[in-house]
Amino acid sequence: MPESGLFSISDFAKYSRTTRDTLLHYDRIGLLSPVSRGENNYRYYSTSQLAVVNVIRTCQKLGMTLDEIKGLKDRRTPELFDEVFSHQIERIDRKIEEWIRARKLLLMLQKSIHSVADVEEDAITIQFLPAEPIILGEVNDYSGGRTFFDTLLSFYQSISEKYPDLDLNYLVWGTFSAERIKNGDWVGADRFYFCNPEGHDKRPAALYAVGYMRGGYSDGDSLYKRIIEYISEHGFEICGPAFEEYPLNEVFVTEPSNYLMRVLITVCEKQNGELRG
Amino acid sequence: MPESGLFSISDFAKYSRTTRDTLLHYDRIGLLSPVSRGENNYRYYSTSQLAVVNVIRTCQKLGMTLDEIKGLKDRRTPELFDEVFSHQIERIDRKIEEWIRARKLLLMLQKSIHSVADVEEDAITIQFLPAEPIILGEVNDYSGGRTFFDTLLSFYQSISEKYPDLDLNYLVWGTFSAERIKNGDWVGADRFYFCNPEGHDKRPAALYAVGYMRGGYSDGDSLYKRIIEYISEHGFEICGPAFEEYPLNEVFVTEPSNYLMRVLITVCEKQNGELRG
DNA sequence: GACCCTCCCCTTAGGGGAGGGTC
DNA sequence: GACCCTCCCCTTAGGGGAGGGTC
Repeated sequence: MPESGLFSISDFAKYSRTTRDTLLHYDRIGLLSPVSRGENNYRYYSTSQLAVVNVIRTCQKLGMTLDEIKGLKDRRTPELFDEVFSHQIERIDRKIEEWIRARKLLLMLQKSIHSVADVEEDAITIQFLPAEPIILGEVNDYSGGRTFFDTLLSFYQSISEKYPDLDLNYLVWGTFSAERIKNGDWVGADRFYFCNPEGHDKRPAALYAVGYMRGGYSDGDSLYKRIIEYISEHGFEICGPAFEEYPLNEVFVTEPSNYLMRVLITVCEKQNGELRG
Repeated sequence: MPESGLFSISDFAKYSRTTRDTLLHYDRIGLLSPVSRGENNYRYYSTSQLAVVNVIRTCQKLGMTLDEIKGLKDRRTPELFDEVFSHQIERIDRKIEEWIRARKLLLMLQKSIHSVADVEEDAITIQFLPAEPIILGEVNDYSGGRTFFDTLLSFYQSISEKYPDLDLNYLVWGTFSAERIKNGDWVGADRFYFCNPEGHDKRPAALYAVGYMRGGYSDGDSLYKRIIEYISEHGFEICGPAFEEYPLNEVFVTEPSNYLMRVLITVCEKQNGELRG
């Protein structure tokens, strides 16, 4: 006890504000061993060893591992700490950035869920939509027997190179040219894209015909046909690219038949036949 | 290969942007097992299982454990994710706060190191110092055989209660009343304090006699005497509390003889003898 | 030759016993 | 009765073999 200047392990744990188990662990790994052992093999710690616990706990709080601390402990100087601290600050800054990115991803996914919470699945509407930032991939290459999965992989890879710090969000959507839509060719997107606030590209501000449907990745045929019919029946025509989106995909839903697909086709009011010649 | 819609484990790892080892691990813990095994016992994964990897990686990125993900995977719905995401955002916010606190602590310790980098150890100076935020403990209680370590422990405990989110920085310093300094009684501080930007108390803006000395926690006698001598020789007198600080303590330095002690004594210009009566 | 399989051991920072001795 | 000791097993998310079979 304090009288003799030595503490038993439990007293020492108390005064150093840690636990017996932790001290046993430090002894085991050779980070901090008691100054002496009694004849009964009891551990006895000195008051000056309280200081060592302070060093260890401080360094741990700063994000160092016990192994790093062990390497630092016996050669510590203010100058060395100054250096180590600068490195630690950089490490912490990187960690904070990582968590902030994860947070952004969460908010984006949550926003996406909310945006389709009370969608009318059968209604088709004509809406003017503002521009949305997206991350657009290269034009897909299906030549030489490259499969859908190959193009998807290429997309991921090129995006990872262009945006090395981006968290891929796995909501991969696709664009189609006006010509392909007019030709009824809507299998296999021209380009893939992510909806992402950090994107440098845009889904342009424009007038869109918008429709929704439940179903997996290759069930979109009837939705496209219904939208196209609606467009011509209401005095519009296709005059720009289409966007095929899956706000509810495999990430959120177990059954592909419950996926939620959204198609946006760029439209304009139809010109008079006379003017068109 | 893609032809049959089935991937070998290595192909599947490639298309799902993960590793073979990870997939083996997922199989072992029952998180994601191949849809079938060949007669050779080879694992075969289906294309739709790529989606499951996406779910897993997304959730992991969001800070969930594999166990949590396993519990979520088979009952996932947009509504459930919305809930889970809100919890995750809170968790992330707490983590970010922790790291920001650690960062503040680092900057503070670094500042403390820099502040004594080129101190002249023997010089005593009279300086007007601005107020510094500190966290001041209760008056120390040495009654009933309470040791120095008991008071230190009480200090830590009371501070932890008052500032539950504070990272203790282990630079514990002490105050002494003017009377005790005049009486030569400078062993065992009246109160302990931390130098900390979040503190609600102050080391007041005042004129101080400041001196430094190398040495352990109980070697301060000669420094106090030198400062007191300096004060009276230069036409000042003690008119307020003293602060005993260890900018370099056990945390930064191995040898107690290399600790750096700093003493600040509040002084005023000496009044004429006549006026003092 | 490249790919697959099943063991089996390893890593962080301790926590939680069991079984037996000590103040 | 409270405290101490030494094993020994457990946790996360895989990574890195060894030894042997398969495309």
